[in-house]
Amino acid sequence: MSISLEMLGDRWSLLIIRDVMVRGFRTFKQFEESGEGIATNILADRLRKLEAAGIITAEVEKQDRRSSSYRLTRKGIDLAPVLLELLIWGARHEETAAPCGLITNMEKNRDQVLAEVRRRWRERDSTPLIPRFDVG
Amino acid sequence: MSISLEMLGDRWSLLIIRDVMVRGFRTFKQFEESGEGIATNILADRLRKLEAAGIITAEVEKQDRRSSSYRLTRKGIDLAPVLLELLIWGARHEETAAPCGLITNMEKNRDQVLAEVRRRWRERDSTPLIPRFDVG
DNA sequence: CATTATAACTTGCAAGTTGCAAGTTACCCT
DNA sequence: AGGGTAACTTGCAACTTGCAAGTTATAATG
Repeated sequence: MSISLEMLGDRWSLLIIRDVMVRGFRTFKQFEESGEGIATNILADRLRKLEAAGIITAEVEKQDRRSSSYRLTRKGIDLAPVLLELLIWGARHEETAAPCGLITNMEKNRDQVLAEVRRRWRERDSTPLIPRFDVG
Repeated sequence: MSISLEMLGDRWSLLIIRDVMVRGFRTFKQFEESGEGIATNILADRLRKLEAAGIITAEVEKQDRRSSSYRLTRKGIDLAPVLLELLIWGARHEETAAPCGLITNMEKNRDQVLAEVRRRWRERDSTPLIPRFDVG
């Protein structure tokens, strides 16, 4: 846990991972403009550290060589359960903008939500995740 | 998630919560001497913030009025799944001191581990947690 | 081909946060 | 009364963050 937190214990790392994982962000620009308000120097630093830690990979786009494409590694996608539990906790205990019923459903369907997140990763599907859960 | 991380996104908060939750720490002294090496000013600050956020409570001991007893609130104990997932992730992907089989078992018995953590909280049992899982 | 635009950074600097060591205060123990 | 201990607080240097303004390499446009 201590080791995990040495890497992830800051205000931004997990948010970046979430944005790659469920919002399908791939480029520096997308993170920069995401509205969370991260400074570009910090963003560059976190991307570098996450890459060094083997959580994401960076790859230059063939179509446009200015732009990099960030993706999660296996190690990165394995953080999905942590993020999901953090989301559920926040929704339950803090005032949140997210629709409440949606979260309740996520909680009931943890496994399906995680399966969908992993499928998207495997298939390099980067459409934003709005999980369907056929409840029950 | 962003809201959760505003509170928990630092190097120490989750470690403190873990120590209360599974190691049964109750006093400032215990945290200070835990070996993680947190500075006393930071520790005091984090305890204050966690209390302000409603995650822990502080109560003066009747037996010894110098000493405070920190405990988790409901909101605090609800972080158990986050901590467990973080532990599992760390064990799987980082070199760790923790015995590997123990973690594998935890993973198979998430629900039992969580149930035990919650029982300990309800019953104010502060013996260090070495979870028994009657596998299968 | 020259100009303008864009992506992904880097740099400089002020402001905030952290870590360490050394107090301080209230209480307990003999 | 005197010494010890728990839980802080304070001062200060070092590190980290946030903001604004560059810089570089590539792409798009006239």
